[in-house]
Amino acid sequence: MHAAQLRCQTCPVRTTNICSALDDSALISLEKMSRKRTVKAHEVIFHDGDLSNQYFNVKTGAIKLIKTLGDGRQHIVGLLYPPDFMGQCVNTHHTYSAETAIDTELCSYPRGAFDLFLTTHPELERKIFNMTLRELDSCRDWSLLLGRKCSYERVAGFLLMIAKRMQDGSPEGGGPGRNGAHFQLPFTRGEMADYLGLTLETVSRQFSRLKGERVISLPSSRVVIIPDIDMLGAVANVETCSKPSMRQRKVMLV
Amino acid sequence: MHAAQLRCQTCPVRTTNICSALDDSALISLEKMSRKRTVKAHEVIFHDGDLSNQYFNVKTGAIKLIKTLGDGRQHIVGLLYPPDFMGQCVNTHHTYSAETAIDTELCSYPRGAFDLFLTTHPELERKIFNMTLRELDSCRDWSLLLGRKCSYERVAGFLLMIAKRMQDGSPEGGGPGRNGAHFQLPFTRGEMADYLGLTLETVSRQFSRLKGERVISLPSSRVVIIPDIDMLGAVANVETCSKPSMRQRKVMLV
DNA sequence: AATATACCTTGATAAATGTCAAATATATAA
DNA sequence: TTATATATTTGACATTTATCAAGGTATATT
Repeated sequence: MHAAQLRCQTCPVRTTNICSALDDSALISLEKMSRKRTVKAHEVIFHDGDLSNQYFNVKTGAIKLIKTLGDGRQHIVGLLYPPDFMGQCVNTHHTYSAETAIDTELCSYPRGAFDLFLTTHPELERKIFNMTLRELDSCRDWSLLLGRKCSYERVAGFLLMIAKRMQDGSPEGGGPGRNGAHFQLPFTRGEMADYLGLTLETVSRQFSRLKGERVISLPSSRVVIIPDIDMLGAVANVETCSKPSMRQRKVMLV
Repeated sequence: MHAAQLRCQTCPVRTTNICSALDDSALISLEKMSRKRTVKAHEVIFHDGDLSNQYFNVKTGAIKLIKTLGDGRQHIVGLLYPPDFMGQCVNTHHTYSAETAIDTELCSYPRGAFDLFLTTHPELERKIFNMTLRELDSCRDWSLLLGRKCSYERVAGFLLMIAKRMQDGSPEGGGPGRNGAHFQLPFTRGEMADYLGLTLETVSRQFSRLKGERVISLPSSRVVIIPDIDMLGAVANVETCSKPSMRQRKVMLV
């Protein structure tokens, strides 16, 4: 029991993930059903269609949630970082695959036992509910990006998201989150393309364009420096771009 | 108290919406804080940025959740039908506008009182949590559609979604959901475009193409007949379409 | 019935993005 | 270090979708 407490005490997300909703004694009983797991980069945690029999806390690293079409096209429908929680689903089976983007440490719980635990710990359920709402919110933001933004704005939006994440702690090889932010990208151009609904070539071209217009600098292809994050934000959120239909809108704006 | 019970008894979504999680006595106290509201088509229920001070049950009709960019481009990030629940958000303010697509009946609750009620009714919270998970799921499905499907597939996907909804009850002017489904579309081509990340012209062209290839028939522009729903499903989910990047995938599929 | 209004369809053309291909850079392994 | 594989950039060209424009259809109003 004392040992159990010790394990969670060294957990990097103890105070931010779902466990932050629990007091010490509850944490100890939750810890008993947990299993630690280290996963190398680019490994599958579960497949689309698999029975969902575990939940996970992401302690370090990053995870891609991937949907694949019959002909092989694929799309990343979510990215999970510490202190995210993974595995909740409506049905008994997963509707996407989960794959590590970089080396990742997880903490897993068997679904049955965890669900039971939840019934006696409403504060934990509320915490997970709240994180789910946040996820829905960012999924809808992404929907706007995919539905109505041009490739230049999309890539800027992606970098902005990463930069903001640095800001909120968990630096993955980067400096400060505010102006002058620099970080190492944990994704290939192709992975970003799958997240942005583009091709890797288009992503690469927009990186070059952002560099050319001095919105970012690229000491190397995976290292990004953002001299002025507001400038990046402006590109991501308003930049003049003719792609989507604007005619009827102009009228509305009068 | 008796009168209160009577009101909810006639509610068309009593057994399917969040209230289905409650027993009669709990329902009566919830009913006390509720207010009935009828809204004509194309009216705003709340704006993006508004303080979120109410929750809603959708009793009849349909609601569009709309995000708008600075330059006027807009995107529908969600559609709500009976028996959906609306208004949950992470923050104190809404991050999208809600607008009726057709005449709609709502039942509203003041946020403070409802939140308090939730703390004493975990079964209700669980129900809402579950519906939120379902919404996240469909948002991710939509993300795949927006990120990786061509316009033909998108329009087919939209019609499939509507057809399936008919199937699950709540016919909005339509016949059976299974083969031979016919229904009246409650959306203009422009609204569908805003949902699908396309222009209204492209939506119109894909309607014509679906008609030309006998996947649907169109007695009039707003009335759709689906002779074979599996055929429509095939178009929505696999149809050969060259748009998104498939090169690296082909290797993976070997 | 005539007129007005909103919605829809279709064509011609332009712009954005995907596809294919080659060269270069970077990382990994021997 | 060199060799090898992988990732990235860039160019040329093809395709898809957006844009602009005109005409058609349906519905509501007078």
